[in-house]
Amino acid sequence: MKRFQTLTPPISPLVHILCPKLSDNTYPYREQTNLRITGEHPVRLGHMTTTDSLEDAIEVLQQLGLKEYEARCFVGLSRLHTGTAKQLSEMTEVPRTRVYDAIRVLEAQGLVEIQHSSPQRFRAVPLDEATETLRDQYEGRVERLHNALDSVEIIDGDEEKSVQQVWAMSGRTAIENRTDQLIEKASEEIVLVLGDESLLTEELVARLNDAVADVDLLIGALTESLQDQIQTAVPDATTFISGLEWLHGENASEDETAIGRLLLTDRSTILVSSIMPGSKEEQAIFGEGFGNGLVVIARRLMAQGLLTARDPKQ
Amino acid sequence: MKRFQTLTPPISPLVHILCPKLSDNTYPYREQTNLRITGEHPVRLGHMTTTDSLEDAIEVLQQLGLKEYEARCFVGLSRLHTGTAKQLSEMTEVPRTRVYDAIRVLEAQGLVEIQHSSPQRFRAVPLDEATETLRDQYEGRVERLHNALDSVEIIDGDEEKSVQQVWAMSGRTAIENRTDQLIEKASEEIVLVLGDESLLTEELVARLNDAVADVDLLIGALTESLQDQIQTAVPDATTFISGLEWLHGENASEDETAIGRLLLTDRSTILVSSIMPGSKEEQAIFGEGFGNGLVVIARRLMAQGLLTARDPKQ
DNA sequence: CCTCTTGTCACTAATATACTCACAAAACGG
DNA sequence: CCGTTTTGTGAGTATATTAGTGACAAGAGG
Repeated sequence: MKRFQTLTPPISPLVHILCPKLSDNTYPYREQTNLRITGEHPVRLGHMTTTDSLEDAIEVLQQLGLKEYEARCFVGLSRLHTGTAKQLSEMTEVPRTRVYDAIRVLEAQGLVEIQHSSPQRFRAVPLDEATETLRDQYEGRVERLHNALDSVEIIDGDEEKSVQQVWAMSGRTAIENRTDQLIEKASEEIVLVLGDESLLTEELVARLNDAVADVDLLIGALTESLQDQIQTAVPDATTFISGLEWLHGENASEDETAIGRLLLTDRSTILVSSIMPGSKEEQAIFGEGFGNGLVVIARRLMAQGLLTARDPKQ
Repeated sequence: MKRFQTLTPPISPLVHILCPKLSDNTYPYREQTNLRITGEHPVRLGHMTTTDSLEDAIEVLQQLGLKEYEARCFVGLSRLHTGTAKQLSEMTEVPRTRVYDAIRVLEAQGLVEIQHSSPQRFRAVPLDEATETLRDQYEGRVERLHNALDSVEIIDGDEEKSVQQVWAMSGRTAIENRTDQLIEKASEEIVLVLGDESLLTEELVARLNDAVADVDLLIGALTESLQDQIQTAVPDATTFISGLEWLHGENASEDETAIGRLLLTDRSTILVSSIMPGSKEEQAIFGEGFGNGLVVIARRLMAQGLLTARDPKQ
């Protein structure tokens, strides 16, 4: 297989060529609910029916670590002021004899209350309280993870500062976070091209406005409407229509990979992302170091005027 | 079995008598890691070794939804700048051929980056970025849960406003949240007794100071030192030494259930919690309504001077 | 050219979870 | 009071997930 670092400047979608493996949509991901999480929220056409909402809630609860029975029971209880094992079993399809176990786990998690009468009656904790409890729980876990890991790190000295490293990441959230980090670290110049308005989050806008005080900020868009949006949100930036339309290209069929974002900071680190046609999953490649192959390509693109104001407004 | 609502005022630990089922420590909880979560953080004596930290991190990651291999791989990578499948397999005990799958899942979750060279090299996303990604992920899930459920609710009209309902809950976080809610809702009077200083969280102090503007606030403690602490933290409250010492009682052996908190708001809702001797798990019973049996008992305790200033300072 | 490494597949073993049934104790309704 | 139904528990089986193994083709590197 050809190493991507040695490629000459591309004439068709960058990510594909630079890192073909990213394109095959057949990653053996854990076939679990988790996958949807990193992507965007499931597309909703029109209004959700109640049934949909409930199914949805059950799914999310499982993602949050509950078992199927537990999730069903909680959702069942959410529709009742109070319920018995029998009622619950009937409405949730959970075998009655298993309701008790499920409820006990839920109680231990702080999600339901039990009335120890006979028959026992159960009720869900008020929704706000429940979500707050879940939040607290996860916040606690993340914190413990942080504590456990930040004390350790770095076992080896094998820090190949090699200049040819190109890394792949995926997941919208992760790529957003990396984008944020890079913008924050930039000291000279930021060149950003956005391929879709959904990428222009509040968080990102805030960071850009923070950054604009210290660095040159060039932001490109693929469409004029997006350019306007950006210019409004980040008034002090220089915006332009990207010369990268070819990323959608002549053969821009519907299930063609779309450009996500391109970020070049201080002419030494670059991040290019694309959005998978089917899953809408965002995938990115990332390189750092002035001499890095990817970065060199990006600089070359700039030199050719593809990453600067070709048709500057104002 | 006697119904607890019909009991006469107790002369030994309230929670036990009122709700004996709470006492048996043999709940068939899911024998999973989750249990520790609702309780307090594992007790740390002295300093953690690095190995401990790592084991810990692996455990927490699994609680956060990763599988064992995934967790081990991530922790392994956290100790390296960069690693290959072989290296990882050696240091983490994960079979080499399974490292690839694990890493791909991690990558999809935004926790590691992959360098598509040969051999492939992996590296963990910087810790702050990783935790932020996890946070975002869970925040998203909780939000989706909220959306899915708050539109629905209430299927039946069977709202027995019965006055004799007493509910059991457990889990420190859940009980804290309920305490907060009750304090916030109180409009006249709050009587609070704390059995342990660990229960006097910042959050609680803030809420109490908020509340003190609108309602009478009486706070009791089991020890003088705790009373002082409270008086300092919430200057406008009236504090007292609780007449409930008997809750620790003459037969206060070491593995005796300890009083957690007692909260009576507007003389119409009450929450009493205890702390399990072994697991330190907090369990509570909760009743509402002026005529509620539990609440009546609590009012009687007050009338006897057990829940008011017996030996008021100042 | 040969050898060791690397990545993928297809498989078995172990475990966790979903699902059933038998039964004793408690509630209920004459 | 007695027979009947409901309720809670325990002990199972079946099924899906996850942990763990081995065979093998392709690539890297002398």
